[in-house]
Amino acid sequence: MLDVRRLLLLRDLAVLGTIAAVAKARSFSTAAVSQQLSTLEREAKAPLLDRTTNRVVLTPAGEALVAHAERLTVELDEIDATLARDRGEPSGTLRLAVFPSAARAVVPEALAKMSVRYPGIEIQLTEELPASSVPRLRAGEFDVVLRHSYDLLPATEVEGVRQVRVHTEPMWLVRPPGAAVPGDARALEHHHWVSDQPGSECREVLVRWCAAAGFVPRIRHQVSDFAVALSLVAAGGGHALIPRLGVRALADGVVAGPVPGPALGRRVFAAHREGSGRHPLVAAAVEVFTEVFTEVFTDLD
Amino acid sequence: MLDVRRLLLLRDLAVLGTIAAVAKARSFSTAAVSQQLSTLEREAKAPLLDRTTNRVVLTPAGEALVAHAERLTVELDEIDATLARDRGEPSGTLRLAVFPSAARAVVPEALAKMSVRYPGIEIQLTEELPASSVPRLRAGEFDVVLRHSYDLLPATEVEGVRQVRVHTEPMWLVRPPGAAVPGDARALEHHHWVSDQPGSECREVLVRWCAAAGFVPRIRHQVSDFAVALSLVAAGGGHALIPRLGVRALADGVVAGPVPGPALGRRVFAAHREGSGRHPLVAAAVEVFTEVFTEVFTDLD
DNA sequence: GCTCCGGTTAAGCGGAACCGATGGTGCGGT
DNA sequence: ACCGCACCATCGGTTCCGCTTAACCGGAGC
Repeated sequence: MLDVRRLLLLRDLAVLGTIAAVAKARSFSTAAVSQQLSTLEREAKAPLLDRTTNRVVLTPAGEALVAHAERLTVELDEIDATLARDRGEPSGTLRLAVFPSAARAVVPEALAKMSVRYPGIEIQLTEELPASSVPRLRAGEFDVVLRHSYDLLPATEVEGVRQVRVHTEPMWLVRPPGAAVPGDARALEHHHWVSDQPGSECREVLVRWCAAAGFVPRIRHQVSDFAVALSLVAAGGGHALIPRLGVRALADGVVAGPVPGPALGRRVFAAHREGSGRHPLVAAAVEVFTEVFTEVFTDLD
Repeated sequence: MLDVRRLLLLRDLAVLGTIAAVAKARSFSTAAVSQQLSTLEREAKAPLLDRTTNRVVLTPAGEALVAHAERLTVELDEIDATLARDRGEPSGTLRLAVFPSAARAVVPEALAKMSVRYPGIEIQLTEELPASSVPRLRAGEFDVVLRHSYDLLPATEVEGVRQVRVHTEPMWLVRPPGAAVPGDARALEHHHWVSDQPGSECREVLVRWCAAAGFVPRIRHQVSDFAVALSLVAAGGGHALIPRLGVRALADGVVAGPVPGPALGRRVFAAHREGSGRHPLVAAAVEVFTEVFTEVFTDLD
C-alpha cells in the first residue's frame, strides 16, 4: 500500500511545480521532499518523475497517481470538515489569502464581523495574488482564497477547487480633471493611460478592451496599486481602468464611472478546496464575505 | 490533517472487533495498536472509542470516521490496482482464502490453471470460514475470498466488498445404504441425521429445511468435514444434507441426489474489496475460479 | 567567468513507533 | 465465590524512520 503522506507530496509537486516550492509549503528542506518522492517511486515500482531536465516533470504514471491523490484530498478534507462540525462552536485558525484591492476595501470589515460573530475563529491573513494563492490553496497552505476573474479574460476553472461568487464588481473608467465624458471607448484612442505592470490581469483587460474598440492603449505609467494609479490620474497622467473597489475615495477633480459601452466587470470569488466546503471555518468565511461584499457595494451606490 | 495509517487502524478495528485482532492482522503488538488509536483520538480531538467495558466499542464519532475510512480504502485499493495494471504482466502475491469444501474440490484445479496462465502470480492460500475470512478481506489481510451463501439463510451483503457469483451449487441429500427414496422432506421426519456443529451455517440450513417440512431433525452425529459425514452416513449413521461439492466420491451403498421438493442450494462467490476489482491479480483469480467451477460441475453432471 | 537556483546524495541525529512486561478489568466456567 | 481467560492501558527500552545539514552536480542567467 502506497504511503499517503508521500502521495500528497506528489500532488503538491503537481500543483506547485517544483520540489523547492513543495518544501517551502510544507516547511521541509528540499532534501526531505526529494527523498520522500524517491521512496514513493520505489513503493510504486514505477518512475513518477522525469529528471532529465533541471526541473522535475511528472511522468504519465505520476499524473495518474496525482489524479487519484486529488480524490484522496477531497475525502481527507471532508473528514476534517465532519470532525470540525462535530466539535460544535466553530473554532481554530483559518488561513485566508486575499487579492490586494480586496485587502484594502473589504477585509477589515469582514474580519471585524467575523470576530464578533465567531469569536472562536482566529484568522491568519495573507495578501497574495490569485496566480500563486490558488495553487497554495490546493496544496493546503490556505483554507479560503479571495480571487477574481475578469471579463474579457478566459475563465479559469481549477480542478479540486470550488468557488462561490460573492460579488460582481464593475470596472470603472477614471478620467483626469477636465477630461471630456467619452461617448464610447473609441473616443479614448489618443489619450494616455495609467495601468498595471505587463503580465498583470488588469493590464491585459485594458489592452483587450481597447482592442475591442479598435486601438492599442498608450500606456504611460505602470503601477500596481490602484491608489497610486488614482493619484497619477489626478495629476493628469492619463485615464485608468480600475475595478469599483479600487475607487472608494477620489482625489479632487477626478471623475469616475462605469465604462462607456457594454458593461465590463470582474467577478469576485471565495474559493476553497472541494472537500472543505462543509468545514465550519470555511463556511463561516464564505458567508461573511458574501455579506460584507454586498454591504460595501450598497454603501458605495 | 488526520494520519491515514491510524485511520485505517480504526477501520480495521471496526471490521475485526478487537484491538487484539487488529494487532494480529497487522503483525503488531496490541500495545502499538492501542497507542496509535489513542493518538488518533488526540488528533481527532474527539473520543472515538468507548473503553467502559473491557472490550472496546466505537463511539458515534468513531463510526462516522470509519465510514470515511471505508471510502479512503476504496480509493487506496484503486490506486494499487492502477499501479499494478500499469506494470503489465500480472505478477506478485495473491492472498486467497477459501472455505473448506472448495479447498478440497476446486482449488487444486484452480491453482494449476493459474500457474499455467499467469506464471508471474504467486498464491498464498488459507483455508478459512467466511465468517472470519470476509472481515479479514475487508481489513486487507486477503485479496480474494471464496465464500458461499446458503438458501434459507439471510443473504449477507457486506459493505465495501464486491462479490461475483462463480456458481450455484445444489444441496444434495445423502442416504445411508438401504434407505428408501423420500417422496418429500416430510418422509424424513423420523430418521437420524449427520450434520455440522451447532452454529454452523450448514447445520442451520438443515434445521430450517426440516422446519419448513414441519419437523425438527434428530441430529446424532456432529462433524464439520463432509468426507467424515459421508462415511458416517455410509456406516448407517443417518441422512445428511451436503453441498454437491462435498459429494464428489461416494462410499459403497450410499446414494445421493438433489433434495426432494423445491430446489435447495448455496451460491458460491468470489469476493474482493470494492476498490480492488480492477487489480490484475484479483481479476485473474475471479476469472479462473469462474472457469474452474463451471468445469468441475460439468464434469460432475 | 562566476553565481544562483533546483535537485540529488551522504551522514547524522531526534523523535516517533513498536515491543515486552506489568497490571487492571470484565466475563465465563467450575 | 473463586479462578482463569481474554482484552486492554501503561511504562520503559529499543529500533527505525524521516528530517536536517553539508557537499556536490548541472543548467540558466546577470
